[in-house]
Amino acid sequence: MTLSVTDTLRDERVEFTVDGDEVTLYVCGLTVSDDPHLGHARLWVHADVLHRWLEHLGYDVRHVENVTDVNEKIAARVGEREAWTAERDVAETFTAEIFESMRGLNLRRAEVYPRVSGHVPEIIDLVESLVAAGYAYESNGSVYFDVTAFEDYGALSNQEIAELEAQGEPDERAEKRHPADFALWKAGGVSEAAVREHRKHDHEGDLPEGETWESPWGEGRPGWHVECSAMSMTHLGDTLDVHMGGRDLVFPHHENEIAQSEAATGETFARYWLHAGLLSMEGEKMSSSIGNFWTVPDALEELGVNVLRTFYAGAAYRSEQALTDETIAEAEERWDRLSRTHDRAVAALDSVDAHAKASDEALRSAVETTRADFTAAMNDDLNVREATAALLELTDAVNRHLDAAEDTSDGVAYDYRGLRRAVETFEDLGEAVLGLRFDAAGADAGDGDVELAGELVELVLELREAAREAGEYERADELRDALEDVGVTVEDGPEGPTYRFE
RNA sequence: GCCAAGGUGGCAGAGUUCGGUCAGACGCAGCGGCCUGCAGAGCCGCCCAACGCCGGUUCAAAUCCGGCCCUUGGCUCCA
Repeated sequence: MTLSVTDTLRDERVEFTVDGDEVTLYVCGLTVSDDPHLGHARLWVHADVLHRWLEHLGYDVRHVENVTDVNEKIAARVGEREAWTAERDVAETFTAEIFESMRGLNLRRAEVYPRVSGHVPEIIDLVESLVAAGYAYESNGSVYFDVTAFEDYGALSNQEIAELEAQGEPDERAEKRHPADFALWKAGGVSEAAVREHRKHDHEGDLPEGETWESPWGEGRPGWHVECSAMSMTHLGDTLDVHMGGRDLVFPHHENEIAQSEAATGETFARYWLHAGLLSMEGEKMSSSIGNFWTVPDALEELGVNVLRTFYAGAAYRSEQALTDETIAEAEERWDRLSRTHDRAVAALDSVDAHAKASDEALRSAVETTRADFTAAMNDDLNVREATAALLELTDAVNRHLDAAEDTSDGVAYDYRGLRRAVETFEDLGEAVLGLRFDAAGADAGDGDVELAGELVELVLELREAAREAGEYERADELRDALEDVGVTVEDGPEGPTYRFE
């Protein structure tokens, strides 16, 4: 059973194969001009799950994700805050936020997070080689890619060059030979028009022009698509295995990347193109420019990493996904169910009753079924919803076993091996592959204070038990409600009450 | 206008690559039962109910082909 993925260029499901055991993965990262939002996080999480699944399959994953820190939108915000005196100040602010968000989302680290500002020489080299090879031409200090010179232009997005509308601003159109030609290098600084378009505040004084660099064509800035080609080829070589990005980047961004990369090297740029569907909110895509977004730090604060990742695991990477109160609620329920069952099984394993030699064939076969189903689902184009469903089906078997084991009149009889295999399955697949953190359910509350909080909760529960034994249920319910108000859920069971921090 | 991705039950969302094993995945919501002082969790059971529309191919179509309608995305910075 091997992994298959949906490749945009070939427009079909294809078997995933590489020579050797190393996979190079390039994720089209974002432009650091604003807070990262849940749409960005969706791509991140799916790329992360791919990364984790490839590791699970035994591959050594070389993951590179760019940070575009040179862009008109970034330059346009200079002056908006006191500390933002230059383009790079704005970029640094949001770059730091991205890394913090990524940590919060429990993403595997990439090997390199290259920035445009650190790769201008490589970009200039690439542009020079394209000019030398006849694929690009200089015009008034800018350099444009000649789309008519590249035979396969339009293959990724099925565009006909003749149909393409002019790209870019009117004043630069005059510099182009064909309206679909795109800029590799732009003379001068950021235009006044661009700054005004992307401004989010009334600016006092001079308009920012952004950073510029010396080049063979004079002072200027890199074009809008070359950075990904230059950076991915610098760090991963002329041909990379997987190029992943949002579906909204297929055209023109990725189309142009293919053109400029393959024109320069004569080699296939990316062997597999994976595109993640967009996250919609109220019927349209979540987007910084539309303003209908929820930032990653805010969502992490409100929902926690596990609910967020369970939410993302609720839809295949290539589908669109809707963010609504209901879909979030569903994710919360799914995560709670997984987490509760996992914790319950761990508690059983830790209990003194776990030595019993019971054997539950239904549980043991459910574990094997789950592992097989999970693997099949993931290999089937990373079907994370079905994979999650497999884990959820295991919760049935685990709970059934625990219910039965705890119900015996002559002592508790757990199937120690079966339970251990079940817990390992939750952890090998849920944690290592889906990136969930069962251990973090309580730790979300804080750090060393958790222990003290637990002791205090137990103190209250002792008081409540005393009230219950005395038949003072009103008092007992008051205590339970009071705990609920501070985020502690109390559940009574045959072994006494248990509690969870929510 | 051009290109792309989609339209499956009350919601959400698999299944379409390779037509039959698929129409009722998993979950949420709803109903009943067990358990419980109650609640929650858990377990058991149940109701209801969908393949956008129209044709075509086939013994057989959610799946293939054609046409149409609609939604979203792209064609301008965008994950």
